[in-house]
Amino acid sequence: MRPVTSGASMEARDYKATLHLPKTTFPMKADLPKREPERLARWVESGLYEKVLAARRGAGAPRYILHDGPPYANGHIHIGTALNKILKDIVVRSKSHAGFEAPYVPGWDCHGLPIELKVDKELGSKKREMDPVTFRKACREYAQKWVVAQREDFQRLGILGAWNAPYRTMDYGYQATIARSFGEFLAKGLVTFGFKAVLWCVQCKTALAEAEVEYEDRKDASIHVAFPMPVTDSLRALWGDALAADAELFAVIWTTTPWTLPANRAVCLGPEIPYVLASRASEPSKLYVLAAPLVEATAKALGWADLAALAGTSRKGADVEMARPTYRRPFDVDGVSFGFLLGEHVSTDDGTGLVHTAPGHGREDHDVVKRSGFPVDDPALCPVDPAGFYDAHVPEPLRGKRVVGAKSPDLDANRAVLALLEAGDPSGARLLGRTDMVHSYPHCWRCKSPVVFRATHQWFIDLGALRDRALTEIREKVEWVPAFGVNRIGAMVENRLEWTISRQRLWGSPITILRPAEPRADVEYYPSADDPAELKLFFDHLVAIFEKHGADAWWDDENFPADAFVPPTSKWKGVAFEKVKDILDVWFDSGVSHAAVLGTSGYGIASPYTDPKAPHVLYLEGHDQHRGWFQSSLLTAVALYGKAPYDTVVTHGFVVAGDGRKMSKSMGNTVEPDEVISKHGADVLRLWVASTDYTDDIRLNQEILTRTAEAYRKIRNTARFLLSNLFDFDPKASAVEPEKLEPVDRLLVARAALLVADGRKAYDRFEFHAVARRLREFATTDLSALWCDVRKDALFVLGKDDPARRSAQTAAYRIAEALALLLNPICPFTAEEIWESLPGHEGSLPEPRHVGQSRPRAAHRRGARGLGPPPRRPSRVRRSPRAPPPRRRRRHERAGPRRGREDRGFHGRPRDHRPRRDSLRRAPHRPRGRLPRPGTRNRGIASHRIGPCRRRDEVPALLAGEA
RNA sequence: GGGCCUGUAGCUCAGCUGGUCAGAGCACACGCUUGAUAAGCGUGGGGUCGAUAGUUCAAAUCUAUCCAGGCCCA
Repeated sequence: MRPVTSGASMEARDYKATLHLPKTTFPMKADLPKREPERLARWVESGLYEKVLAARRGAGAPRYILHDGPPYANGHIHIGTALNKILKDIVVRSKSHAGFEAPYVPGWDCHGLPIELKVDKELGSKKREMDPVTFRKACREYAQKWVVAQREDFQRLGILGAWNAPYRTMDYGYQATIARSFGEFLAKGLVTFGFKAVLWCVQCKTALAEAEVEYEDRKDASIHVAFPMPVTDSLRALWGDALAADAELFAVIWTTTPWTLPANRAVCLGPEIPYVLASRASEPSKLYVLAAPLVEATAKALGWADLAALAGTSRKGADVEMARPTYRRPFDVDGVSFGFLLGEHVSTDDGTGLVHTAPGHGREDHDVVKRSGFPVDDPALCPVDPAGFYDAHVPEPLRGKRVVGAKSPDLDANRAVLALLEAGDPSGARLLGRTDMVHSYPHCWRCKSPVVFRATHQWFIDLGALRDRALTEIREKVEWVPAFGVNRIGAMVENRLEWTISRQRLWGSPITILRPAEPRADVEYYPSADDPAELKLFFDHLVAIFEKHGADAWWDDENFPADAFVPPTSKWKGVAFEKVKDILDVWFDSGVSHAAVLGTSGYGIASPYTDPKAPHVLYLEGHDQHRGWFQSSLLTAVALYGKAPYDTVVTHGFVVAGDGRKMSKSMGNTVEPDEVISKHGADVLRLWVASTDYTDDIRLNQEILTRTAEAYRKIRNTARFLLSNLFDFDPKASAVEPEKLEPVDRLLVARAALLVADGRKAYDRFEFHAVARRLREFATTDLSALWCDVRKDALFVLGKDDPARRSAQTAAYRIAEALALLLNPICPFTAEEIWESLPGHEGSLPEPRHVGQSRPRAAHRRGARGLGPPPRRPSRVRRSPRAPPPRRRRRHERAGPRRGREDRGFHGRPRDHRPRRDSLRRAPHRPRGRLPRPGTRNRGIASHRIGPCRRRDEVPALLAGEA
């Protein structure tokens, strides 16, 4: 090595000029907050997204579809939405790198109550004079305002997608799809009509959504009531001698809403809860059925110090129910009682363990009655009119009393009920005791008066017919990442009876059903499943109207009266109809996005349901969507196509504060995406996302951000070192053949190739944090601490064309390329900056470099050979008995580098490249050639980080094939 | 209260079907360098693996209970 010596050594030469010191325009300071937007503008201007898609399509690449779950359009994005979109972009970009055509059509959920309430508030009193169509217009404008704002927020994160052609659930075409899908449900006979208890304000005479109630303390009567039970032979068999011949038997219930007693239809028992007979010493002939753990509490509540359980009378609820006991319900007018039912909702936390059940006034009550096979659509089950007054289904003395908000005590239903009980109800029901109790109670957000549960007519989707198919799909066909997702959604789907799809609101898609203005014998509703031909006629006609005028037409009685929706050729033409004015649950809207977005070509994506190439479909959302979108999409897709809408579902946790607690404004521990972006830049935010194990909750605070920014700087600076030594390097002219590389260069290029190979596998498995981690470790350990340090001498000092220097440059070039490619899905701004700074490169990433290197379906099909990314942390997955066991990942499949003593083999420092100058002649500071000393940590790279991990004969292939 | 899940160094994560130190990177401390310099290199100190009890010759790893936290439901 003859770097700077020459005959001119006698002169005081400026040796510095003979060195090839690093030179680059790639700045050390990223200045991301300022420079990212500039690059972003270029992406948009050049149509990068469209170009990449077109290139893939032209190459006949297989398609991989990440279908976007629509965020709600009513505010700026928060850190959770940012996380979700970044994860999606990492998927889309990495799939594109892997050679897929990976379109991404972002969407927004635009209908629904929060927007309606907001607009309502903004309009104030003006709303009263407003017709529905105008009000809906205001809602549409409000939603659109936030669609635009969020689009900007998302784009700033570097998300590539069809931002010019997103989907919105309020698009006319989308609304038409919603209507058409609803028609399919009707046609298949899945839509039913019945009673269901909803929150109801008797002042406003309207149903309320959960979001419209406020909880406030309220004082109510807390009463224990005994219902007389006939003593039957089967009960004697159950309790034996404890039931004396002259015994009077009572079921004791507890309630804080006495006014619901006339609507009582059943008493619920917990199947596993032990029940006993209890009696007072003063009245031994009266026997009370109580849950064993609650005898004491009941005695205390009633002030009955002498109440005690009879020994040996403990029987499980399930066994009590087996004896088919009956009771006389209070204020019985029509004799309809469903007796004792078993319900898992019964607890021993309070009350008596016997639950007064009024299906007209409680959701659980409704469900348990329905589950037990009793009818729940009888108006008598809810003897309360819209204004809160008892109707004729109660005994005379109660009629006309008001259940809440009575103007005078005489009108108060609770008082009247208590008075009747005290006076001795003919049924024999007895008031055992009452106290006053202050508890949290729902109130109407508008008029502040207490609300009630009241059964009203609602539309349902009956899930009975869909459930088994849905369960089969999610348990056998769909891949869940992490695997325990299947347990979650499985349990929920299994326990769901029905889906209430109607809402008494304005801003949404209508339940497109007509009913005769006057009741008729020949038609109750139009259309209906009974007449498929008419149904098809109706929906074809309707969809055409919606596509042109939007769902607004349904409310536009002037231009589109009910008759306008009766097709000219319908046999009912001429019959006077009126429209059902309920809207569909918004979960139905977003639930049919697979039909609206993937099912047509309207958004530029061919349907996975009709496309013979059957693209792989991925859904990626927060794990709260097991109850939400994953489920509504599943149920609609099973109804529409008989299959799940997704092949793979990836879920992520929630962003929480540094201490693991939830973020909340009031706690002051929130982090806003724009704050991170303006301080650190989107790439740092993205690196944070990629660095975390998102299957769990994801922590974030300033310290974590600082750490992430440091990691970013390390990767960036290392890349800068590589780039800065390529200023005189032309890959075409001066690159050294792989097999002629200096050993250390060859080693590092091989390591980089391995990094890329392992990184791709990790991307395939959605294990982005493995990529981020390895990238960082590679930059720190392999490059910065070893290669850069060792090779800087050759790079700076040797002659320009010295083969050793060219060898090092070739390595730097290859490694920088590998870094850029691997980094691109995570930090696209920086990756492209690196890419551009490489001599001979221009244009944007991702480049179509890796087409065909990863097969789409094989990689994700369960059961296929080489399949599937086993879920993370398989050892901690608790398997449901029905779920197939997650396959363990074998050693060779894991993404990380192998470690262990056998890897600690690299001792050498390249010969012939010893530094000449004094300053470079310092003693080697790494413990080269030494084995790790026992008992000390040894961070020497040479000793354990760089191992010849592959057999020698593999290396040339790696060198030739990759990066 | 119920369902599902999580808990390894200050931070982010590895630790395979129980068996050689409980590991990495960063941060921190000390030292070096000043030709990657608002950079770079080396060395070192940090953990009773959330707690307890159990199974086992052996537990971060299996079981039970408890504690803490998250999502969904009540």
